[in-house]
Amino acid sequence: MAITLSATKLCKCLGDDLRLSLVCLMDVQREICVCDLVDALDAPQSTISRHLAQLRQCELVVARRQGTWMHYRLNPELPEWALTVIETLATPARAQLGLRTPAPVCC
Amino acid sequence: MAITLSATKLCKCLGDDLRLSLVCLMDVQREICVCDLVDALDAPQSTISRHLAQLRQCELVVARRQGTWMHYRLNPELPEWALTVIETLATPARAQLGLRTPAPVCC
DNA sequence: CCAATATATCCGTAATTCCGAATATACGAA
DNA sequence: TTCGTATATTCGGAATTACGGATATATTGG
Repeated sequence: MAITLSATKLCKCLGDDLRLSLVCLMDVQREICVCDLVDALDAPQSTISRHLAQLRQCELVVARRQGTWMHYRLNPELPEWALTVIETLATPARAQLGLRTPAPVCC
Repeated sequence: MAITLSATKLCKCLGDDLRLSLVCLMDVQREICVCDLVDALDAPQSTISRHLAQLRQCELVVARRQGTWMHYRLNPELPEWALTVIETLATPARAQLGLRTPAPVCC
């Protein structure tokens, strides 16, 4: 089950403020739960959950359930080049999106 | 006239097969003219021109006129991170998109 | 089983993006 | 000026994507 991630698909995933924010937050914090994502980004829960589902479907991220909480993190099996892209974008993206690193409240 | 290119905007530009192909071709060949792009990618001229316009508007590429021909190349003033992203994507993208490096016919 | 919390999915609508034929423009040559 | 080539723009419709309230599902604790 090698990851089938095309360059185009990766870019599509990252080409949206909300999804890019999600990915950046996962890049900083190794793992982060949905409540913290909802808390950090100013968007309704259903919207965030929908974008997370999309990132999951593209295999960009993986989720782990712990009780009621879901913890998301970047897919550890991402190809090198994808990780490089994400990490290269992280810094300018955080500036652009005004991401405050959230304190892990819950979990 | 610093380039105002956000991470999101870059990803949006690269998140389309045709535009990613265009950028990859410009990454290989320092400069390439529209007829070669039309020749290399199997798409109507108006479609290619429209995407080129979009890349221009995002300041990802610049054009130089030489007679009737237009030569496109990556904007030399792109920020480091943008160049890194493009070059990181280039190899997997070329494989994904089946880009044959075109022989410079015209120009 | 019931209630509460966390998260996911549905679904109708709005917004955005894409397409390509037709048309317009720019330039060089005659 | 007129023609031919190269490229750009227009525009209406198709396709895709995004939104978020309402609702469903999952899990824990009582």
